[in-house]
Amino acid sequence: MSLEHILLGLLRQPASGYDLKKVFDERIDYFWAAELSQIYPTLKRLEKRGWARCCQAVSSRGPGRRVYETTTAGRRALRDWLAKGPEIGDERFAYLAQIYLMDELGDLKQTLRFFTVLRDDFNRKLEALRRLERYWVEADPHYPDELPPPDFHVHLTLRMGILSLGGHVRSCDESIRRLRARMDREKHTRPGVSKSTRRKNPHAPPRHKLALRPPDRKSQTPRARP
Amino acid sequence: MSLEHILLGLLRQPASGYDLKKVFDERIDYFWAAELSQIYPTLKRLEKRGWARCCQAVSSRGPGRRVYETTTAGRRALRDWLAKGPEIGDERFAYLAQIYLMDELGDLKQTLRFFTVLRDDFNRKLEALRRLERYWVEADPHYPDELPPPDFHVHLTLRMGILSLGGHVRSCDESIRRLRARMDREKHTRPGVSKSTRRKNPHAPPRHKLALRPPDRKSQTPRARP
DNA sequence: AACCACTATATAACTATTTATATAAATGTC
DNA sequence: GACATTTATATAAATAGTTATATAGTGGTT
Repeated sequence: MSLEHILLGLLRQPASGYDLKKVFDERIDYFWAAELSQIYPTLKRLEKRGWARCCQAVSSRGPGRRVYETTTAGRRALRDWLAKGPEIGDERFAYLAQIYLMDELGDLKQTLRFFTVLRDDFNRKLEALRRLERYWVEADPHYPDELPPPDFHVHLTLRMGILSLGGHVRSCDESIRRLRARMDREKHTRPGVSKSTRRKNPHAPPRHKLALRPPDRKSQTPRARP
Repeated sequence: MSLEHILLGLLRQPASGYDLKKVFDERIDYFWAAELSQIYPTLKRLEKRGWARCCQAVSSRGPGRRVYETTTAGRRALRDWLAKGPEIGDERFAYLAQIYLMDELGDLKQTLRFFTVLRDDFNRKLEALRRLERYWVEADPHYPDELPPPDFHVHLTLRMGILSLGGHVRSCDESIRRLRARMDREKHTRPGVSKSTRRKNPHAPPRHKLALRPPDRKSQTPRARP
């Protein structure tokens, strides 16, 4: 479970569940969100497994704090997780599913609005990361390649966020441009709407003849086995 | 729930749970994965709610099929989901969490290996999408902007996949270049290792002094309220 | 006849995550 | 003093998703 390992990483500096929630909202949020109701049981699980230890502490305001810290066994588990290679392939993108099915609306204006909102959202996040990078440039004379190891790795994460979001924004821009052009074309050809862009029967089930994967070429199966 | 709505979209063409699983693995997989054990109960839920109807059918091989289809109410629910704007902000990226914490390994060679695997994985997916696009170009004279509505929207999805993966591959390349340079620098400065890149005490908890968000500027809070 | 691969549905057990709610102490404000 | 806010932990209930397993028919291979 990724949350367990992220907590293991963060708890290399002692923190309470409440502290960790703030850390998540401030900087982990970009790639992993977590609620308090998930953090607390997970901390107990880590402690029971011997990956974290806990000690009571007093708070100047409010009830007592349970401050956790990664143990040696916990750091070993964290290293194992990191060493066994990238965890990839489980990502889910609801907005891509929405675009995939959006022909259902039968209204390019709505699709255009969708992409505009999406574009703004991606761009807002991109601007936040770029602002952050500018802040680092100004604040740290070691920036970017002489940064000490933890910051260097955090910076690699930041750069991946920036380049990835850049791709998303560009993609939205391209889609918006194409949608506008298509709407223009539709307007000018009315009422003799182009054959290719009109649905013959708008209530008929759409046939996605173009799959996202090209058809299998069975002949390509390797068969060298003497 | 996104899975419900994706099924609603796919079931505009009648299909059984087994059929749907194949559709997921062939083309939905890129942005949403689903297991049979999740598809079957969800289909029953859709039927109970009146969003899909089911009729028995015989199979030439194997047991009887339960073929589902979206109802009018189901299509309305699908349209509502699409019309209420992009579902965004819940994405989780375990591999970014891994990079964020990878200073723990204290070994740039392992980080480099990690990025190489990641790069290959992104690139393999990118190549698959590009191959698919080439296949479309050759197969469809309407490509890309005269495509009928369902294919046009599927193509927008494909393009976002291509541009997003492109950003990821570029980001990996950048990281790999920086890692190589840093390793080179470390090698040449040994044993007098540069102050900035060496951990004083490799067992001390890392202090991520650079947060992914710049410090709050409290003074910026709007206060115009007469 | 034994075995495997494929089609097809189903469910149990587990893990992960979200939403809502309860509790309680301290501080500040109207 | 009443009330809101912040700090702090905790749990219940619901939802979402994975892994493993069971069942069963059909066709092909050994």
